[in-house]
Amino acid sequence: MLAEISFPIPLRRTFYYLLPEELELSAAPGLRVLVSLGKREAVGVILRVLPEKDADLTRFKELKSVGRLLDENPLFPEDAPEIAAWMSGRWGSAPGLCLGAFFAHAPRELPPPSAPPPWLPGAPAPVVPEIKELLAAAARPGPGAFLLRLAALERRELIYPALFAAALGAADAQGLLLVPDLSFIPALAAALEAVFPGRVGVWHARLTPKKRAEAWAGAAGGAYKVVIATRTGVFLPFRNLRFAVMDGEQEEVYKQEEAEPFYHAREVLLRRVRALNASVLLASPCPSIEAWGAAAAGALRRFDAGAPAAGPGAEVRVLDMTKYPGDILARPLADALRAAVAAGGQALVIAGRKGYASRLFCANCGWMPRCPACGPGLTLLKNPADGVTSLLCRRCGKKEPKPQACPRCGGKVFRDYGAGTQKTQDALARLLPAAKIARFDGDVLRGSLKAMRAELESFSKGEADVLVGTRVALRELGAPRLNLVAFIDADADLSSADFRASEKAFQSFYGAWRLLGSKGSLFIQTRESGHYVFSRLEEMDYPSFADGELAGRKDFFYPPFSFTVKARFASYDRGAMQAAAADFLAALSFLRRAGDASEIIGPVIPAGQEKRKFYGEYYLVKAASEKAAMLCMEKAMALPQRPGVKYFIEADPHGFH
DNA sequence: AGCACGCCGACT
DNA sequence: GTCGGCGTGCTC
Repeated sequence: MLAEISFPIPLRRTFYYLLPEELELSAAPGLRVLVSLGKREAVGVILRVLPEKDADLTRFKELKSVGRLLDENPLFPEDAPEIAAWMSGRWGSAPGLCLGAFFAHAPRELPPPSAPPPWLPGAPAPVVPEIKELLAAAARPGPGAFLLRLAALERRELIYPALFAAALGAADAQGLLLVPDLSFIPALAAALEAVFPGRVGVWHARLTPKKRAEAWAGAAGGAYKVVIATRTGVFLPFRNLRFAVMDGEQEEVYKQEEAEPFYHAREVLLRRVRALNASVLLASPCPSIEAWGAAAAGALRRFDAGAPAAGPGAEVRVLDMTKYPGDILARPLADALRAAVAAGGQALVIAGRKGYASRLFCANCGWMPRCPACGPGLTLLKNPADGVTSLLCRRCGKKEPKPQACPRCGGKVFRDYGAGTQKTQDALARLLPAAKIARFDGDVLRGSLKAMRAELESFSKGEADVLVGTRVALRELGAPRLNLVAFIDADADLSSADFRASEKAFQSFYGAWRLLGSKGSLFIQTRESGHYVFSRLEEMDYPSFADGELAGRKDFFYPPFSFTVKARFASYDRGAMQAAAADFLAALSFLRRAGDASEIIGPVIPAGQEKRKFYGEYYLVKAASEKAAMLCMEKAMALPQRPGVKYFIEADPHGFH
């Protein structure tokens, strides 16, 4: 007999191994095996067991044998291979890597399965009247799909335990709570632990091997009633998953796009839950427009947890910067900052980009320094220690000294535009000479993780009066005396090529506003105060904003009304790059012939491209259906490779650089 | 993804 | 003269 085996490697094929007689009886699909692959040992998974006559073995001189079986029982539910195959088509990673997501984090040796521990009643579930209807819906056996708009973030610690208590009535029913960030786990775990004592598991990528084995076994064996997990938890095995909650559903960390396999945890979760006939809840103060659209279309049933704002919220001030030419801090903001700090409050200032200024240019001829390695404009960075100014490439991190004179015209006067953290910090230091100013951004991060923590903590503990940072500073921030948040350059967010730019911008503004609680002021500086993002901002009316945004997505045929595929081509040889793009367009001409409503945007050429020696351009397909998008992915990935051209094919891109 | 082979630059 | 860079190719 043979075993057809899948490996978690980026290859689009499976492998045949001989099954020794003593393993024929125990071998079965879904079991891990240890075999020799090339010159190494590798863990694979049996896809099927078949007689030799059923396989075409003519290409092979001889087959290797299965070394040993690692499991007695299949590691993951039967729906995994089907979901993995879909993931592979949807986001383009090899099928083996996608299936690998279901077992790559599994400990090699699993403890034998044990019966779930006896039921120990914990504290009664919290009473949360504002979600009465949702609790009733969750208590009904699946399938069910819900969207909850949370009004107050702190209520999660009551709402989630109440929901799991309602939904997991059956003795062996299990729940999964996915959170966007590790830092949310402890408080939520404690809240769940009160209701399900001793039966709450924690899963994330940084667990020690021992804890990892324990968590895996707890989920698979049924010992855990609820598992709290970050993104990868969506692949965990469960004995009987009945209810899953995705917290902060709009967060981009749920999309894995740095490392393979590529996937979006929200979509995988929805699909998995459907396959298991379980129920799912997406919960967020600012749901993604995708989820909002699904609710509008009836695919998710929407609930709202209470009124948007109980009592007066923080004051919102949108400042039109065309009235304050040349100012980093507009007069009303400067006055408010002075008043806030004088009154013993704290201020959080969100700068546009990191660095001293976003760009430097020669005042005489307009010449701009560029990174010799990768092209884009260099960012000015002033070392606070010695005051020396240098140029930093935002893309590759390369540093160069600031030129004394313009290499083109010899001019000695440089000007800059944009206000990065450094420049903002300097302006604040001039405005508030007595205040302590902390800084939190990518540059501090690069320096040392400890330094970054220290800066953030000094602000959170109330030692620093002002924190200057990029948008990342908004996350996991606690500030006892916070009463002012200011976005110095909202246009940096809004002007991006990303069609989600306004959604993301509104979500940041909203997050900042919530951070302020019921008092204080939110300032937003912009040169486009007429932008529709600002019209709903003063009442912080996310539902109205989301309705408007959804209508816009429909008009311009963006998700959730279409499924996007981005194809980027890059080369030193412009002709070769354009030939590759032509191949791509030819391969996708089937869309038009089929009368499909899909559209193709492009070529999109990043600004400043003409002067570079490395060319790049991308196309964005707006496919009319998931099936059409998957077919486009397939065609794009099967393009003949042209020498010297790099291909980047990405489904549902979230970044547009 | 590993891992090996293979051909060109700075050093024990 | 070797160590070592990462390009190319293969894995039942």
